[in-house]
Amino acid sequence: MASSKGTNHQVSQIPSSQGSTNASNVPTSSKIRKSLGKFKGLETFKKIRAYNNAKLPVQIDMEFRRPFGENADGLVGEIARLVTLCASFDVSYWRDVPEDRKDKIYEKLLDKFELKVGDEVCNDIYIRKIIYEIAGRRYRDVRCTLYHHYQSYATDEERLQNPPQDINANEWAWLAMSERNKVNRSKQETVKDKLEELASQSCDSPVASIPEEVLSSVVGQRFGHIRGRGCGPRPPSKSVATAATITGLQSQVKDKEERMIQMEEIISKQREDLDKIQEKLDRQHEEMSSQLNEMVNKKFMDMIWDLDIGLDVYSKNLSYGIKFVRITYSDNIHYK
DNA sequence: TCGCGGTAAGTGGACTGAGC
DNA sequence: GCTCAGTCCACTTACCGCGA
Repeated sequence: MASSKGTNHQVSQIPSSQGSTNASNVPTSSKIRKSLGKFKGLETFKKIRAYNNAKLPVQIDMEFRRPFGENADGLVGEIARLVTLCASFDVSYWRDVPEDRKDKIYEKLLDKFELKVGDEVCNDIYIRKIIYEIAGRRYRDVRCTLYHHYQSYATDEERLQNPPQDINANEWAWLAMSERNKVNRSKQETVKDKLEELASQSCDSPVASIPEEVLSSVVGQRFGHIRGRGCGPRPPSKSVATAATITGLQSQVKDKEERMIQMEEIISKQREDLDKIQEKLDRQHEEMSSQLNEMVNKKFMDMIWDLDIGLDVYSKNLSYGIKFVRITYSDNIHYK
């Protein structure tokens, strides 16, 4: 980082509304809004006056392609001021700024500075190129500042109602539209990246395997037109679309039929298996019932057998008792 | 087609002066 | 002393033309 960083701020700016380098237009302290950047050119102007309105000499280093020495900061500051004042901002890049605007900046610069390489005053295409490089960097900075200004408002309406002070409304409107388009473009790039990512995964993923499905999964579906136009699939011509539609539908019908046949075969086989299982279950049930009956019968017979023995004993006891009662009874009668 | 060099754009950070 | 806006620069990245 250069040790002289920031020293260029001593080169102040004449307010853009005045925009002239004439001495009568130098702002007085009472009229000036005290704000950084608003005095650009003032110090340079004072220096020029101190030189009896002569041009300020500036050394140019051809190797490092930059000014150096006493008035280098003044030169760079003046370039920045002229870029803000003269360069059009209704284009995206410095290279697109009209040549006449660039020439104007260069000529105004030569009104105040004497560009020297060594001891010789130089005004050739190489010097001009170096000046344009510096101007191009300042152009980017200005655009960067304008972009920050753009970001400070949420809606286009607010942005258009609050243009920066040093830029006219038309250029600001163009910039606002440009930035909006850039955002939209970046969204398209995002969709493109997602499409490529999903397309690369489509072999493994059963969800989205054809481009239309991939696109729909990324940008969503919308009737009437294809979303993501520019990066995504483009609508085919009418005849091609009709033929493609018929072919596609026929293919889909054929595919459905094949899948239905396969499903029916699977269902039929499953029914056969089910019948076999049912038959087996019936046989097992029959066998178990038979075994159960046999066991029940056997148990029943055992119980009957036990019951016969008991009845026999009971009947023997019963007849014995009756005999006893008769004897007793006859005895009692007898005794009576 | 690939690598190289030049050029320009984008970005982040350092620095400064003015205002509070 | 702190914050903010303006300015400048270094670095990275992207693009383009050219030659092998």
